[in-house]
Amino acid sequence: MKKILMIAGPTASGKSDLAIKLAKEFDGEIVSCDSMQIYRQLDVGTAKIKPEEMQGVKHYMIDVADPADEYSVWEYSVAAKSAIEDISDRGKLPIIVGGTGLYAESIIYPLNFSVNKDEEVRIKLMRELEELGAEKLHQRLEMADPEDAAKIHPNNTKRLIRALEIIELSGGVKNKAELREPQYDVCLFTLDIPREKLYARIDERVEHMFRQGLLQEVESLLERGLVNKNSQSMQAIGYKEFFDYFDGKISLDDVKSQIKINTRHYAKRQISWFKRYKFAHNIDPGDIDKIINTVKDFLRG
RNA sequence: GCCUCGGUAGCUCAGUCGGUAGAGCAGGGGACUGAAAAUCCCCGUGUCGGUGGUUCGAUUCCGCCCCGAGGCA
Repeated sequence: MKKILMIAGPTASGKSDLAIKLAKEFDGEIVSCDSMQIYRQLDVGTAKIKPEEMQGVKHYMIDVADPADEYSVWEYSVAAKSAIEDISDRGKLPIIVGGTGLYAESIIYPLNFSVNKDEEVRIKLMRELEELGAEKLHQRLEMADPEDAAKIHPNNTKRLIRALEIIELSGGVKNKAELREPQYDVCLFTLDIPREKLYARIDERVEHMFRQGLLQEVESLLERGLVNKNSQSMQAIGYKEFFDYFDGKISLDDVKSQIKINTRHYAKRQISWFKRYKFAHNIDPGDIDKIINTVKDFLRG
C-alpha cells in the first residue's frame, strides 16, 4: 500500500502551514481536501492558500471547479486519488490536507458507489416531501432499507431525500460503509489546539478576510453572474451570510459576527468528525519536532 | 413633576386567570461514505429589578423605590 500523509483538523488550526513545512522536509506535494477550495474565484472567504505562500510546493485539488458547478465526494475522490498516484509514482510524498471530513474519508477508505444523480427525481421527491411530510417518506425508506432508515432522523430531510433518490435510481439499497478496507497506508495528524485559542484564531481570520475584501469578492461573483444564491459554492461560510445583508435585512457587522459564529460551529463539527479516526496522531501543530519524528518513523516502517 | 409601557436564562422575548417558569439565539455535547463549510440530534434553576403588604403560598395582586423607553407639561 502506498504511504500518504494526511493533515486534518478544524479550520484555522494551522493545517496549511504545517503541510508546507512537511512538504519541504520530506519532498512532498500537497493534495487539498476541502469542499470549498475546490472552487475557483472563492479565494478570500475560503482562506485559500496564495500562490506565493505555496513556496514552490505543488498543490492539487484547488481551483478545479467553476463557482456555479455542483461538486461531490465522488468527483473529489476520483481526481484526488489520481493526483496521489501521480505524486507517488514520481517518488514524492503525497500530503493530503484539509478539513472536509467526508472527503478525507473518501481517501482513507474507498467509495463503493459512483455518481448517481437525477435532478428530476430529486425535484419529485422534494415535492412529495411537501405534500406528504417527512414522516411518510421516512416510512417509505424504512420499507426499502430499514438499516439506512434507522440511521437517518426523519427531520433530516436532506439525507432522507438523498437516500430515497439513490434507492429509486439504483433500484436497490444503498451501499454500506462497513465493507470497506483502507486503500492507503495513512499517517494521519489531527491538529489539536485549545478551544479558546482556536476561537480567537477564527475571529482573527474573519477580520482578516474582511480586510482582504471579502465583501467585494462576493459582490463580484454575483455581479459577473458566476453564481447565484442557490449555488452550492454559495452555501459556504463566509458567503451565504451576505445574502441577508444584500436584502437589507442585516448590517455588515451582523454578517461578520454571523460568519464567526458559523465558523466556530463548523470547527466543532470537524473536531467531532475527526475523532472517529482512532489511529490518528492527535497533536499540537506547534510540536513540529514530534511531528517530523513521527513521519520519519512512519516512512521507515 | 404627572401619565403610559417595559425591567424574566449570556442576548431577544413568551408566560404564570396566585401553587417558584419556557422558546429562539448564544454556549456545550454528538451523528454523518452519495449536496458535507451541507444536514440533523441531544443538553435550559434563573435572588422572574428592589422592598414592604395581602395570602396557607407572590415572579404573578397592591403600595413604595430604583432603572430604561415614550408621551404630557
